[in-house]
Amino acid sequence: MSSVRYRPDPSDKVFAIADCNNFYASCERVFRPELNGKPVVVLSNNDGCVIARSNEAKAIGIKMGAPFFQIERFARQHGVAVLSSNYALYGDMSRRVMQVLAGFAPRIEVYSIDECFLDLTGLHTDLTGYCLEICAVVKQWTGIPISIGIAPSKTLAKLANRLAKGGRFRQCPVLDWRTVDDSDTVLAETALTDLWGIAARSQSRLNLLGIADALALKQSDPKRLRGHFGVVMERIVYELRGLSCLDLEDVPAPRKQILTSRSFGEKLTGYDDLRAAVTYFATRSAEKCRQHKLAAHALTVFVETSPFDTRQPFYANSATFEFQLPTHDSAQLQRAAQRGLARIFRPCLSYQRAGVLLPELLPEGVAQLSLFNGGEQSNRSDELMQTLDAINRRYGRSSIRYAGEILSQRWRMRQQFKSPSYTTNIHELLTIRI
DNA sequence: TCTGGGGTCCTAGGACCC
DNA sequence: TCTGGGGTCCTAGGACCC
Repeated sequence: MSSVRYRPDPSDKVFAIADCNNFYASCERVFRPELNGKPVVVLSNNDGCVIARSNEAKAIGIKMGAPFFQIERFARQHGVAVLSSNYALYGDMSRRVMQVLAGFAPRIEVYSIDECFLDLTGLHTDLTGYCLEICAVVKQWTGIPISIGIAPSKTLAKLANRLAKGGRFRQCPVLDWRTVDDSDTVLAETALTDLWGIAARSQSRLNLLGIADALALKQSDPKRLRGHFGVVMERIVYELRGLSCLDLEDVPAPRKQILTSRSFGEKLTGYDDLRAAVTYFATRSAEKCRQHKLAAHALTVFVETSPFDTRQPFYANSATFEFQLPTHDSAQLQRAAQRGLARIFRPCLSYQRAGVLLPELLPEGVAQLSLFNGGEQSNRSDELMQTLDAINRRYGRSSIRYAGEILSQRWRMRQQFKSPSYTTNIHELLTIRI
């Protein structure tokens, strides 16, 4: 399934990456046009910290990841619009953008909620003009502004996209790396951490080897870097030279794990509160599992106290159950999560976070039925799950729930500033008065 | 008082096998 | 005295991504 090559591909590939500008903030603005031109920030789950900023918010110095309580006053003083994250809205807007993009290239790879690679190889048109048209159509049809970077490798396309969003190329939302005359000068001005795949750790280690910028990295010996960093860094060197090592992955690889976890709205000490939370996490995990037509071989439940709390020792623990047969039955996963919790719960602690992980997934139906654990029971479970899913699809998530989930709601996230689900919930449609 | 959630890939090292 | 070598599988941890 993986299309990673270990040798660069000499053929004349052309990759583009389309990246939505300030995606979450842009989604909110589509339905709140009065926010255009104003600073907007979107907070993480639980209204914890800043995870998306409009250009105006960046300009007044609000940092990515800043804890909200630290910037709350500043935000008020500067008239910043503050919003809780609304993943139902962002997920649906993303789907629309990707659908439009798919009409412009023979192959696309949806890389993240707001990014998509396009294979433009062999399209003999004026690619900059073509991509400007893509930007215009996406904006008109979805309301979301995007930027596009074009290059012979994914790494350079990502860099071109970044340059189109800011710096000396920002006047145009499309940048074709192959048209940049002084590309080595640009690389010399590019910090290592601005490259795809290099973060602070690798930057420090590269600095120790005397490599300080993207140009120096491009000119380094790939084999030598492989010795120090492994194959990932070797590929980055080739990709900076315009030799593609990373193919477009237009067939999504099957999921390898499913995780549902949350920080709680308030710290929890009670066993019943935690039990309700992990029961819900198990149910959500089971739903995701069925949605992807997978089954879980095991379940891990974990709990954590806050690492920032100085009044009690940090406690984190997990318990894992293995199933005799792979399952995606909500009730079975709930029971495993509850039994696991009983094992790791310690009284007199304030818990901050918990979660359920399904670490080993198999395609559903692959598992052999054992001799004594036969088909009848499993068919009944499948029918029940299909009915539950159909009801919840039709009437909205959690319309029908297990009792174990609702025994406590104290763990629910804070979402003080959440916008309506304009596009996914009929009761929350935008109202326009004329 | 208040600090996100959900993923992937790679490597090293140990166990085990022939 | 001299004590194989290579393959595979698994796991934990590191690093990175958005």
